[in-house]
Amino acid sequence: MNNTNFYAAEQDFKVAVDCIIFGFDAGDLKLLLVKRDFPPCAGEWSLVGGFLRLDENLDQAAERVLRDYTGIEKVYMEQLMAFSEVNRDPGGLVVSAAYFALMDIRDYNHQVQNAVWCPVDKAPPLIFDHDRMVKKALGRMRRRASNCPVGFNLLPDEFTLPVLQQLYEKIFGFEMDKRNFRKKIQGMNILVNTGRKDHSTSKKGAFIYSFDEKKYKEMLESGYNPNFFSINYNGR
Amino acid sequence: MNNTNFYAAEQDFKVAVDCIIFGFDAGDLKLLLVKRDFPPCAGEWSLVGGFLRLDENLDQAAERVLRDYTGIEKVYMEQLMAFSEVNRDPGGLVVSAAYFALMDIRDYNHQVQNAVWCPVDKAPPLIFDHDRMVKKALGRMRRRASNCPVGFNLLPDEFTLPVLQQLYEKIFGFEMDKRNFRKKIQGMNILVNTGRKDHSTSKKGAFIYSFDEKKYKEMLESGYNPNFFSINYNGR
DNA sequence: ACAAAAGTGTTCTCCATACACCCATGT
DNA sequence: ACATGGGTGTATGGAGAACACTTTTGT
Repeated sequence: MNNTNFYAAEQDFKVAVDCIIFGFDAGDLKLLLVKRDFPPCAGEWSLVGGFLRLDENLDQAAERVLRDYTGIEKVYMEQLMAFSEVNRDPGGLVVSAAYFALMDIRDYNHQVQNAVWCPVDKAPPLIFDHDRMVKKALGRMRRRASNCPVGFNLLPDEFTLPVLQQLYEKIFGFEMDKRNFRKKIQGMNILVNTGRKDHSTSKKGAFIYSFDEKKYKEMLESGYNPNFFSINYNGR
Repeated sequence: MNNTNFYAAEQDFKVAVDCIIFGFDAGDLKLLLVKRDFPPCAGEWSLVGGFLRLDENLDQAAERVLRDYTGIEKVYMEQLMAFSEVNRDPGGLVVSAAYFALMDIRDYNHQVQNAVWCPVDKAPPLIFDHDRMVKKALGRMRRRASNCPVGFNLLPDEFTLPVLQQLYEKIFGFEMDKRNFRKKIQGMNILVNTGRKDHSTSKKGAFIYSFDEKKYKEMLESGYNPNFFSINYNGR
C-alpha cells in the first residue's frame, strides 16, 4: 500500500529548487548562472536548479544542487519562498522553492562547464520567473545583512576593511563613510586583526582581519544582539 | 500531448497550502484552528489548509482556503515558505507552502463548524509540522509589524489608542510605555481622530481613531519610510 | 616629491527611553 | 468623593551621519 493514497484525488506536481548563489569578486556582487542544455528553453540563462526527490527535503535538495554545481558542501543557504505561477515552467507543472546562498567565490571549483559567475547588475534575462527570484533574493540578502554578519560568508577567511566595506556597499547599493563604517564594524568586536598587511591594492597596505565567529556566537548567547547597518531592534 | 512530459521522470508530489490566520479579540492574539475531520490524524488540531489545484498559484489557493474557512476574500496575506520534511504528512508525499494572514476577527462569519479562534499562547499541539509554521509566522509577523503598519489589519476600521497599544504589546510580547507609544504612533501621522469616543472600557472614554491608508501610501510614495517600533533603516 | 590608498576623532542631531501627574466621568 | 482608565511633556543617553586631515610607502 502506497502512503500517498489518502490524497490520491489531488493534483500532482513536480517540485523544484532553484538556487540564487551569490559570490563577491573583483569588487562585484556576482551570481552563478548556467546556460540550460536541455529543453525547454535550452540555450537560455537560468539559475542552477534541480528537482526534489522522494527521500530528501527541500533544504537537502538545494544542498545537493549546490554541491553538483559548485563542488561545495557547506555554505550559507536559506529558503526564500515557493514560486508557483500557473505555467511558470513550460516544461511541466512545477512548483519551485527558491533558495539563496552566499559563498566564497574562491572555493568554487569549476564543476560544470556551462556555469558562469555574472555580476548581478549585468545579468542577462533569465528563464521563467528566475528574475523575480533574484530580485527577491537581493531584498532578503539586504535584510539579513542588516541584522546578522552574513556578509562574511561571501569573503575568504581573511580580508581587509576596505574590501569588507566595498562588499557592504555593493550589498546595500550605496556608498558609506569610511570612518563611520570602521567605527561601527570595529565597535562590534567581532573582527580580529591578524597584524599582517595586504599590499595588493596600495603601497601602504591594509591590515588583514578575520571574522571571530566564536566571539560572535558568545555575544549572541549572552543576549546582546549587535545591530548591523542602522537597523536597531533596541534590545528586545 | 501533456505539457508535463519534459520532466516525466521526476518524482510527483502533492502541494498544499496551510494558513496561519491571526486575529485579535478581547485583548488576545488568536489563531484560527480546525479539528480535522478526515484521516490521517482526524480529530486532531490543525491549521486550515488545502491542496494546490491545476489552475491556480499558491497565493490563489491560500485565498481560496481562507475564503472557504472564514467567508472573507480580502485580507492581508503573505507566503512564509515551503515546508518539506520527508514524511511530514503521513497521508502522502506533500510539500506545503505556509501562508500567514491577518484579519479582523469581527469579519469572520462562522463558515465551518469545527473551526475555532484560539489564543496563540494557549493553542493545543497541532498536527504535522504546523507548530513550526506558527512559530515561523509569529516571527515574520513581528518583523513585518516592525516595518509596516500591518497591525491595523487585525483591527476594525475604527479603534482606540489603548486597544492599538494592547495589540502591539501582544504582537511583540512586551509592555510599552503609554506616552512613548502614543508619541511614536501619532508622530507617524497616519491616524485620524474621528472625534467620537468609545466608552465601553472607561468612564472618560477613549477617542476613536481610524487608519489613514491614503496618507500612508502617499508617504511611502514620497520616499519617506516610517519606522515602526524601533526599527530604523535610516532612510535608504 | 608625489600619488594613492589606509587610517583616524569630533560634533550634531535625532530618536528611544524613563518617568509622574492631571483629566473626565459614571457610580 | 472616589475609582477607573485616558491623556499629556520633559530630560537624558546613545547611535547614526556628516565631515578633513595625516600616514605610509612604492615609484
